[in-house]
Amino acid sequence: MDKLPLHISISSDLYTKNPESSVLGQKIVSKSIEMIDALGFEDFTFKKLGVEIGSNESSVYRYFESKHALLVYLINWYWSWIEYKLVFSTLNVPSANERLTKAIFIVTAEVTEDNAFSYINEVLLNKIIVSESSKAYHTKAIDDENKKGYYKTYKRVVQRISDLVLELNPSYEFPHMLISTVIEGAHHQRYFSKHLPSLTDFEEGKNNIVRFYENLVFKALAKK
Amino acid sequence: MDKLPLHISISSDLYTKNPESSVLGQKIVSKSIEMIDALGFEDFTFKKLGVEIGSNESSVYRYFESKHALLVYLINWYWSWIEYKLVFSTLNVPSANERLTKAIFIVTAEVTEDNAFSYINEVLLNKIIVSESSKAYHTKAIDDENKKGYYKTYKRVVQRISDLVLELNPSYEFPHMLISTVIEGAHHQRYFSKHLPSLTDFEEGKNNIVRFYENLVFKALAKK
DNA sequence: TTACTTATAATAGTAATACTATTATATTTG
DNA sequence: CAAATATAATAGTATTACTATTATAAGTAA
Repeated sequence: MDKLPLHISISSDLYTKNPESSVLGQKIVSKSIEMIDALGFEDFTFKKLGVEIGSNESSVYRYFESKHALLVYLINWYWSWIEYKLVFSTLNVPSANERLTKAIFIVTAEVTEDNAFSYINEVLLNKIIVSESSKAYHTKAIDDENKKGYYKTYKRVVQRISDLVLELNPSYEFPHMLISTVIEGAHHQRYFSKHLPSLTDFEEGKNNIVRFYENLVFKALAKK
Repeated sequence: MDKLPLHISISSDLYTKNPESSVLGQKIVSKSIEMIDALGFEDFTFKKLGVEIGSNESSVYRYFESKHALLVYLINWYWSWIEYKLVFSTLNVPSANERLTKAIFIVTAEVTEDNAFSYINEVLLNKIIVSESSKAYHTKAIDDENKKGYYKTYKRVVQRISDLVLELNPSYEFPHMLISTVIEGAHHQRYFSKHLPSLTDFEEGKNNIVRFYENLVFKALAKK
């Protein structure tokens, strides 16, 4: 499934010029992923990116109006990709219980396999989501950006999984809170496990993050 | 309880000169809280702060070596304050169940009352924690800073509540994950409720955030 | 092939940021 | 009153996150 050369298309509101449309654009996206992962979002600049891709700062601005806009683009690409994985892995699975289990796995497990067909390294992109994505929406411009559709892919993923929750337990009061808590929580736990381990109960190779959230969700949904 | 003129002392590793030790220092702290809340952390600068407190940028640097350091100081002050509230509100409460309920309330409820005895506005500080605190630890310097004790107050709060969890259910596998998920999650839900409401099931005046996390925790801990 | 269009690169410049360093002037304390 | 300390003012720096302009290269249509 991961090996499909799937094509992810991103709303044109999220770029100035479509980076898919040229070799330079693709290099901007793939190199920026490597560099944001390596340097962190703060120390990443279009100037440094220009040097790495053998081009110029000003050329990067023709694709993205700011580095914030580039981060938002990457985040949307990521959630589109997750959405594909969700749809494929739950297709033709009759049991709602099993579909929800698969969905939880997709959003809480570490991404370890890169889809070699694309110029986007999903392993690094997942690391960026874990470490940097909260900076995209913790901004004073959030309300304007939300209106422009900057976060709609993420919201759609949450909605999809919330629908599975309601299928299993139609009277559950907090499906969106449950799923956004699981998604954001899993990212935090991955980050904490590496940097502030006393905030977690992470143990290498024991899948504790996935198991914890699976357990949390199914207990929350169980009817007494 | 909230009205006690309690004194919160902050480790000297978290400032260059103790802001409590002078009127200027106190003004720096109280005004920076107002300004970070109003402008957001990115647009807040020591220069603007200097103007507001009728002093100079360079004077602020004598108290905090950077605006990041100031944010870390505020975060630690906040968690020390929460720790006080936790200790007081669970003192002499015999039932472990009730103590955990109170603890969850303290970390998930909105802060609406300001302790007028202090120069720190806890309502605004809570808003800063919700909107800005993740920027403090999502930095490439996290490991160094963690070694220097920048996050120890927060870790202590998580540890305290995790201990309550284990008291109620000693065989529960993920007490730290559960509590850090609840705390971070509640902050996210408060933020989402204002800016990305479709990620929540927030309804004004229905206490859904507190109820959701209370429900989540007690169901997770229930033994079948 | 030429002319036109479009993409890219190079250069320069700007206001602001996040500081550092130095000196001058108050204020406190011994 | 002198000495020490705190604060304020001034200036300066490297870098950032851009914008604007021009030059050059490549692709395409007549």
